[in-house]
Amino acid sequence: MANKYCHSMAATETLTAERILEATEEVLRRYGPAKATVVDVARVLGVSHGSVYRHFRTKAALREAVTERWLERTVVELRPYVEDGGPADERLTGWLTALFGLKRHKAGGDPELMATFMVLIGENSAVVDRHVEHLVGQIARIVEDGHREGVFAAPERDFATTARAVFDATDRFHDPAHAGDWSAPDIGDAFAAVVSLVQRALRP
Amino acid sequence: MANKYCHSMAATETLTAERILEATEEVLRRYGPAKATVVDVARVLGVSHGSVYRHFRTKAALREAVTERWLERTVVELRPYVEDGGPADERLTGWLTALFGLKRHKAGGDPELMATFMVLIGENSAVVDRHVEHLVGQIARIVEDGHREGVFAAPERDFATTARAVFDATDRFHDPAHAGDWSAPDIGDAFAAVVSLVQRALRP
DNA sequence: CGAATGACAAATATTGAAATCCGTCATCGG
DNA sequence: CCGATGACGGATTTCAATATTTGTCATTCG
Repeated sequence: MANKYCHSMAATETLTAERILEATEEVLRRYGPAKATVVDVARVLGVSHGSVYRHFRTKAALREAVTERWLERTVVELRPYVEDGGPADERLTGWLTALFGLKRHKAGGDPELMATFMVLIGENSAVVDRHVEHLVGQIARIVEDGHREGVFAAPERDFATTARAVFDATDRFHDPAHAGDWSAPDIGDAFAAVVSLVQRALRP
Repeated sequence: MANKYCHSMAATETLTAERILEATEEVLRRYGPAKATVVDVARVLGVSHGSVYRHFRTKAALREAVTERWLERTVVELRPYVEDGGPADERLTGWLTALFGLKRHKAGGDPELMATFMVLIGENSAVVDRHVEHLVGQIARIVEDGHREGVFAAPERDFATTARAVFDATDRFHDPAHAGDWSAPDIGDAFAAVVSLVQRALRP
């Protein structure tokens, strides 16, 4: 391929953090979390592994950045339910269903990728905590809207606590630790029952 | 100790399934789930490992029996909240709090034992499923009582589904998979918030 | 000059041979 | 006769030697 003399093809474009993350995801998908090395990432990019260390201080930092990206995508996909119009109770059900759907679809479509994701999650609890805070914030906004609209009662303590409780109560349907249960035949009914419970709890 | 000539001391009493289970728990506590062997169990009992196989067909069956015993103890400790008197809503909160307390106390008091327990749980999903059904049945009885008393509304679908939803909604506070979170400083608040949510949902 | 390289030491993972364990069963002892 | 035993083959686990990976840095390249 003579790429050592070529200055314009993709493989020789300037090495950016973004491109490294892209390559890291590919390597994680291909080899799994245990066997994905930064040498592999460098090979995919056609550079030496030393170059990767110019952009990420450690392998852990690289994996953390990948985890953050993955989680950020979830937040973005749920944003419509927070910002778009419609009754808040319907938006809440929509948000919860979308979150469950995203997770379940990912788990069902590619169990190995989900396992990889879970390993990354376990490695980066600080990143996950920030992400959870973000999600709980989204719920809080919906619940607050609902209170203003009159479809939800005033919170027992405050919106943040109520939102957290809603998030915790539906934990079984979005925490990757439970991914194994999501292929059960009656999981849909169980989810609907919990959402119904939550909606009852919030009604004025 | 010359126990080979002694016919009346504890170690030479008839070998019963009960005594084997006792010894197995001890070995599991001492060596952990990975290094606990049936030879160890036999040594504790002062018999050959072949004798253990007269009472349990396989090592897996032995561990399953231990798991069943541990779970059964939980059910027994919660029974008062199902059978004793008092308003059903208070009994439900008591039951949930007791379950959380039992699990958390076990996890906090001895993290290694909790880890052992979790490994056993993971090995015997069939036993766990039966146990969960049992617990959900207890919730269902309380909720049914509450409906009769008028402190709980009629269930959306049926008592079993509602009970299951209550169990699922509080999953984060009894599933050993979340044991790591139970030492967080604000876990008590989070638990109280979810219980409060559940109580609101059940109110007429 | 700044970005990229690859040799290098320390840390981590892999391998395969030796040790241990599981489960069976012919035999023993009371 | 009945339960306990321990030797045994096959499966699993340990452990130490080997190989790979991580992260650094002096050097090279454009």
